[in-house]
Amino acid sequence: MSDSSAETSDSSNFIRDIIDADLASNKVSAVVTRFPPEPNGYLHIGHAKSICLNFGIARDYGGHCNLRFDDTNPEKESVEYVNSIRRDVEWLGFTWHSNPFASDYFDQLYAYALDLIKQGLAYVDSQNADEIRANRGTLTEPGVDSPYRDRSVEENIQLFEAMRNDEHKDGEHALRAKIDMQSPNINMRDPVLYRIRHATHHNTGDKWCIYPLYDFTHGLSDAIEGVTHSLCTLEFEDHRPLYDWILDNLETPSRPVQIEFARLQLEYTLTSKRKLNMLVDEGHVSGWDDPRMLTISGMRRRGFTPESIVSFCDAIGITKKYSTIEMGVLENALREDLNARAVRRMAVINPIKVVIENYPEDQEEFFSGANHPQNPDYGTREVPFSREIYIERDDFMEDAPSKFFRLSPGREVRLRFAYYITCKEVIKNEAGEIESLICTYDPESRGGKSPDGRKVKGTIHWVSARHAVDARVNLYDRLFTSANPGAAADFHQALNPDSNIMMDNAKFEPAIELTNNPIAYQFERLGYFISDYDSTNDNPVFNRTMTLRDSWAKIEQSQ
RNA sequence: UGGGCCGUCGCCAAGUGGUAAGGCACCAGGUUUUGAUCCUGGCAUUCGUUGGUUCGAAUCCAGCCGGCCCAGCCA
Repeated sequence: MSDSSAETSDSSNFIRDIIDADLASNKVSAVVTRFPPEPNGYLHIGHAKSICLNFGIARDYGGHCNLRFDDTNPEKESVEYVNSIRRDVEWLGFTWHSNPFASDYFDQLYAYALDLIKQGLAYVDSQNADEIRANRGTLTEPGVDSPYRDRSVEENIQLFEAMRNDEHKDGEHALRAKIDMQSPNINMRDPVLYRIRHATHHNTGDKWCIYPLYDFTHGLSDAIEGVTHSLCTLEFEDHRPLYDWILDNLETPSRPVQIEFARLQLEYTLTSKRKLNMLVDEGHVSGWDDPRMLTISGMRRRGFTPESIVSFCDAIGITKKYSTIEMGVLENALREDLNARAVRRMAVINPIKVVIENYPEDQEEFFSGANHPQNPDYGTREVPFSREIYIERDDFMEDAPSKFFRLSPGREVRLRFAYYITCKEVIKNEAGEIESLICTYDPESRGGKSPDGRKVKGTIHWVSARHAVDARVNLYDRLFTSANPGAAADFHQALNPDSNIMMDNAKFEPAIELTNNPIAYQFERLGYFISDYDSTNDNPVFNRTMTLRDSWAKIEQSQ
C-alpha cells in the first residue's frame, strides 16, 4: 500500500493517466489495446515505440493487446510482410492476445456500411476521383455537395450492392459518409468509406472487389475487438472526429476511444517507408535487414538485443510533443544491455605482427581469461600465447604523444592476461609502411604483474598468430552524415560513404563460436560483435554492433 | 479569424496552484590488467513571451511569438 504511489512514477505518461482515470471512474473495467500495422513493409524502430506502448500498457494493467493487420489496401500488402511483422513482434518479446486481420471483418464492415446507408448517413457517389477532389474545397474554402448526395436510400442500397457484386469498374462509384461538406475539418467533408478495387487480397483472395478505407475500418475493428484505448500517432488527431462519428452512428459491441501520441523521430535515421524502400531498391543497403537499417530485422542482424530496444523505448517516453531523439540515447541503451551480457573475447581487426624475440620459438602457453569482468558466473577460457602475436595497428605509434598509453618504440605495455612487452624495433617495407614490430617480454611479468611493482599504464589486446582464426569483420556506422536526412531535399546527399567498412584480415582468438551464434561478444577494447547470418566456419563474418565508449578518441580529437 | 495540436536544461522527460524528479549528453574527480564498466560530485532562482488572477503560478486566464499536421477512392 505504501509503495503504490511510487510504482507509477517512473513510467507515467499522459496515456496512463487517462487509463488510470477511466479505471477509477469505472468507464472501463479492463484495458485492451492493439498494435495495428499495415502489412506493406517491414517494422522499424518507430514501430517498436508503438509496440512497447501498446503491449506494455496491456501487460502493466493486466489487460491484453492484439496484433491486428490493418489490411484494407490489397495492392500494397503481402504475406511476406505479415510474416516479418509477426516475427519482429515476437522477437521483441511480446505475445499478442489475438492476431486478426481487419479483412476478417469485411462481412461485418459491409453490414455496418449498409446500416449507415439505411440511416441516410452514407451515399454512393458517382463522381470520379478528380471531381471529388475538386469539390472537396481547400484548407480555407468549404467544399460543395456532390450532385449524387441526395440519392434515395433504395438507390444507394442497390448501387452499393452492385458495387459489391462486381457490376462496376474501379473508380466508377464510391461510398461516402454524408457529414458536412462545409466542415473546417477536411476529414469530415463526406469522406470516402468504400472504393471499388479489382485486386486480389492476400487474405480474402478475390472474394471482394470493394474495399473499406482506413477511417471506416479502424474504429469499427477496435469496437469489434473490444479495444478500450486505441493509441495512434499525432497525424490522426484530425481523424478523431470521424472515428467518433462512425462509432456514434452505429451500434457496436464496444466503444473505444482514440488517443494520439508523437511518433518517434531519431537523429541520423529515416523512418519513412517510401524512403526506406528507395534505400533497398537503389542498392544503398543490402536489403531490409541490412545491419545499418533501423528496421527491427536490420537491428536484429546488427546485434541489437530486444531488451535494449525495449529499454530505449522506456527511456524516450510518450508525449504529444514533436521531438527528435539523439542517437546517443539508443547507443546508451544498447551498450548498457550488451555490457551486462556480452562474453568477453580478444580479436584484432586491423593486425600488425609482433615478434617477441626473447620468447622461445617452439613454446606456447595458455592464460586464463575471465569471460566477464564483473560476473564470475560467466567463467573463464584459456587464451593461447606464443612468440608471434598480432596487435591492433591503432595500438602502436612511432612518434607517440605522452598521453598515448599504448605501444611505441622504447615503451612498455601490458598484453592483457599475459606479459609486459617493450618495443625494440620497427620493421618497415620498401614503401615505408610498418610491417612488424620486434619486442621483448619480461618473463617475470607473467599474468600481467611484475615482482618489482613497476607501473605499466597501458594494457592492449592481442591474438597469438599461430592460434589465430582468420575472419572478416563488418564495421558499421550510421547510414547518414546529417542529423535529419529526411528533411533534406535529397537524402542521397546525406548518405555516409563509410557506413560499412569491411575488414578482411581480422584475427580472432580460438574460443569464439563462428556460426549460428546469436550471442553477443565483446571484443575487448573494440566493441560489441555478433556473427552475421552469412558466417560459416570456413568464412567467418562478424558484424560490429556498437563500439565501446572511447575517451581516448575524444582526447585525440581535441588535440 | 480554415481546422487540429504542441512549446520545462544541448536532447528527451516528470510535474496537474505550495516554491523545478530522472535519463542521455557534457564537465571534474576516484577505482580498474578493457583509455570499457563501476563510483562520487557538478550541470534550469527558472518553465516560448507579455500581462492578469492569487499570500503563492511551469501549473489558472488573456494576448502575442514560434513549430508541427490536414486538401489519397493511402494508412
